[in-house]
Amino acid sequence: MTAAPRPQDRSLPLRERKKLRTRRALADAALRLFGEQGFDATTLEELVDAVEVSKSTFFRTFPAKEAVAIEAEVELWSACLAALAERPLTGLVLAELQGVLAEVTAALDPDWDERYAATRELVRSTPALLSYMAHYRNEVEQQIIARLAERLDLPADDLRLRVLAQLTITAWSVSARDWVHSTDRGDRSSLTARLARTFAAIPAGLELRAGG
Amino acid sequence: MTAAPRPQDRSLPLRERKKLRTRRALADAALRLFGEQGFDATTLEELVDAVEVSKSTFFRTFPAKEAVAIEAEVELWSACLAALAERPLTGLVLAELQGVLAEVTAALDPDWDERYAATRELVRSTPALLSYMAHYRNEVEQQIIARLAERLDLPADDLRLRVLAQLTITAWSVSARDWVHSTDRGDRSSLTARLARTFAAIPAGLELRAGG
DNA sequence: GACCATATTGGCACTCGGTCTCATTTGGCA
DNA sequence: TGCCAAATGAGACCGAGTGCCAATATGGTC
Repeated sequence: MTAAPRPQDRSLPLRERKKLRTRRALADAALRLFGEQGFDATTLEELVDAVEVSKSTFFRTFPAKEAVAIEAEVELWSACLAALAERPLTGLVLAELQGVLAEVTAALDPDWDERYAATRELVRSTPALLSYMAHYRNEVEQQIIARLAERLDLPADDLRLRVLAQLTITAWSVSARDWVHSTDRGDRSSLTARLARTFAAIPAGLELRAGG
Repeated sequence: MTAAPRPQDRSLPLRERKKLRTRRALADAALRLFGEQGFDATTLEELVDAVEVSKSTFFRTFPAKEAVAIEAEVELWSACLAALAERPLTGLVLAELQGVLAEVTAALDPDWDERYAATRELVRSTPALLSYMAHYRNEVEQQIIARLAERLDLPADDLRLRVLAQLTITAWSVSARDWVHSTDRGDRSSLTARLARTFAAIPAGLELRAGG
């Protein structure tokens, strides 16, 4: 299942725990600072000063300023990709992908909800983050395709895999947006329910007709 | 039908014609320089020096260094969005979207093929451009959704519209990639045929099953 | 053709994200 | 304790992108 490793995990070597700690510290400080002053108005120097690390360390931990703002999203998809590699696949692939999302969201850190909500709000109101999110989800799409291609023994450029990966990400995006804006954010089972409804509504898109 | 306005068009005021000329000059020089030296290795200064305009003018014409490299893609979708606003919509919406692409690609400049092929090759081999393309297509997706929502009198957050817009862009992407790499690049009718095949193959994605 | 209001351009200083290099520190382990 | 490898910090450096102001070109008007 491979959930995100936590800094408290005493089984990890000290070095790794430290790295995870600064990573989390950076992500937390980022959500706070970006939320207070805005993403653009916050310089990297401010952020690394707040956490007391150097700019060098920042870029060894995150590939870009934008990345630290969407850690919660990254945690989600990292877990999904790990789950996708292990889970036995039977029947409709789209249903399996839905299952992976349900399984993974149930196992995330308790404080993930809040961080994810903050992330989405930040992304919504920041063009640079919206753009970076598109970039990141594109990479996730490629990864999902690669995993599926391997598991199903299909070529990586099979159109069907691309369609499935894309629809999965979209289904997540609209379900989560809905959930975050709803009153039962924090209730994971309501998220699962929303996912089920969204996945069920997908096929109707293909058959949509114009009135005239 | 509103194809891309051309600098030779004498009906346009001189001012507009000049702007279009520099725009095209920048896009052409960009494809050449980026192709020769690579995107990252070519500085903006080199580019604007080659066209003999200032950096200021560049950023008044394009929103980013990446944008000038994907002009051919932008021309395509601009024409599509214009067509989508005028075209009468009847029957399956997905089929209409396919129709728009077919109609638009048939009407593009004769030299568009070559520029588009160069663009795709450049994008394929340049991470920064891949990322920018994801960003741009995301914007196009929103535009398509907005147009469809208006025409079909549906809310802009209707999941079905998002699915349709996304599948259309994906169908274009794989059809065009295939076409560009094929021997009959330059034959627009073969592109139309590929589009038809790709659109027809979409529904099979939803029903893909795992062997086990 | 001269003139004026306005749109456009060029030049330039400046900010800041991101890369690179090298000296310094820290954790892992015998 | 002492050694090696890995991580960190410091700072120079590059180039994309922004803002400001002066210079220039355009399209009507008299």
